[in-house]
Amino acid sequence: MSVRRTSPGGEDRPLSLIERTRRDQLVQVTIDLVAEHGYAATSLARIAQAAGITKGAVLYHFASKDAVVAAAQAHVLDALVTDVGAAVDAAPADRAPAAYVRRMIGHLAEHPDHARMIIEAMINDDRPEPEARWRPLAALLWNAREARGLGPGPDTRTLAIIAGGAIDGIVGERLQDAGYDTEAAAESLIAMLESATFA
Amino acid sequence: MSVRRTSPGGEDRPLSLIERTRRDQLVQVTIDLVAEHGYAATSLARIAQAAGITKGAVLYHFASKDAVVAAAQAHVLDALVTDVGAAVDAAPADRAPAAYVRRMIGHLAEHPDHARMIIEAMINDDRPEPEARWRPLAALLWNAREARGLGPGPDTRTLAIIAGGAIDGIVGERLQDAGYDTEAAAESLIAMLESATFA
DNA sequence: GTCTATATCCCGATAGAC
DNA sequence: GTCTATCGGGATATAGAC
Repeated sequence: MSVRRTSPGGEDRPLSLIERTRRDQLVQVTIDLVAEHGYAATSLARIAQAAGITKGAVLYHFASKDAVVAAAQAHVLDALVTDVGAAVDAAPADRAPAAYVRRMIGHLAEHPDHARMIIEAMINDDRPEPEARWRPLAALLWNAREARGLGPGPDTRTLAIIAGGAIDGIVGERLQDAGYDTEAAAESLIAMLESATFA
Repeated sequence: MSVRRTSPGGEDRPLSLIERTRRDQLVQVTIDLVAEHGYAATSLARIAQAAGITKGAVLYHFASKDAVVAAAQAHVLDALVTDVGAAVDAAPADRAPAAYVRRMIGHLAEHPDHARMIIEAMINDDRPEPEARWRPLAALLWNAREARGLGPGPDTRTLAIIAGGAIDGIVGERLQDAGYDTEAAAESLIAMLESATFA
């Protein structure tokens, strides 16, 4: 039996160039299919067909269908955190929450297929880390207050949850109406958030 | 062939009491199963098993699986709009948005199984009315400004989208942490929303 | 290394016994 | 009115040819 890169052991030795290419292609078509038809309607057969190969070939490169979609989810999530993280790091502490909101909405508006995939991922994900969603933004809000020399203030957890949900709403609206002005919406949300944060 | 109440014609003649009971029971177990295991994992077999009958029996009372879940969705949606609608009607126009937010969060926090079902319904729903989600709240916001004699103001569509998303976020957090104080969160959101509305 | 063929399972739905 | 038995289809995954 040949070495499976997605073996249960999970050892991540280097992949050959052509295998790397195949995996990237499969991840890409999976993202497209989920974005277009949703998670439930994305079967192995459709992934294989979209990639121009057979089901068996797909399962040679990935151990299971779940492994394919997990790789696709990891890809879009990585792109998101890299982009947003860079924007946050480049902003002064008291404007970091604004940078977070602005870039998060910007990224998802620029990559609507990623947005659909991330939404479906959060829905299907069993055992989600409850805090993972709001903790980063809550930390930014806390630091922003500190940077302005303010004492204990509003509940940053709730503010982060409200802002996170609002971001989802704005991005979701953009998915249904490509003409929706997400930049204006982002600035409205930022104004509300900063007003509540520094109150 | 006996008369099928869910026949394509859709004539809604009165149902017998016992049939009414069976349908209610099936709707209830479907809500529970979707809330617990999600939409995709809720099969006819599981519905039948949870109700203590067989698949065939379920399909006697409903024309198809989709008809069962559609009935369950209609049930939770009806409960939501009735509850929220009454609260909105009982409030003065300039506090109607607050009443909407407060009761929406309250209702979904009090009925977490309904919340899960509604979320899954919105995800799976193909061809959603794009405006259906934010239009009602946007109208309330518009009327609230008018009630206070204010002229043209902020974009009520965006405010409604932000508030709607924030509601989802708060309710979602409650689903993962039963100890989360949704009432305090609701008041925070209302303060932010009214501040932006009457600015 | 990739594909064909197949195995196995579960899905929704139907037919007909009772 | 409810159940048993079964159908046809599509799903994931495996075995083995080449």
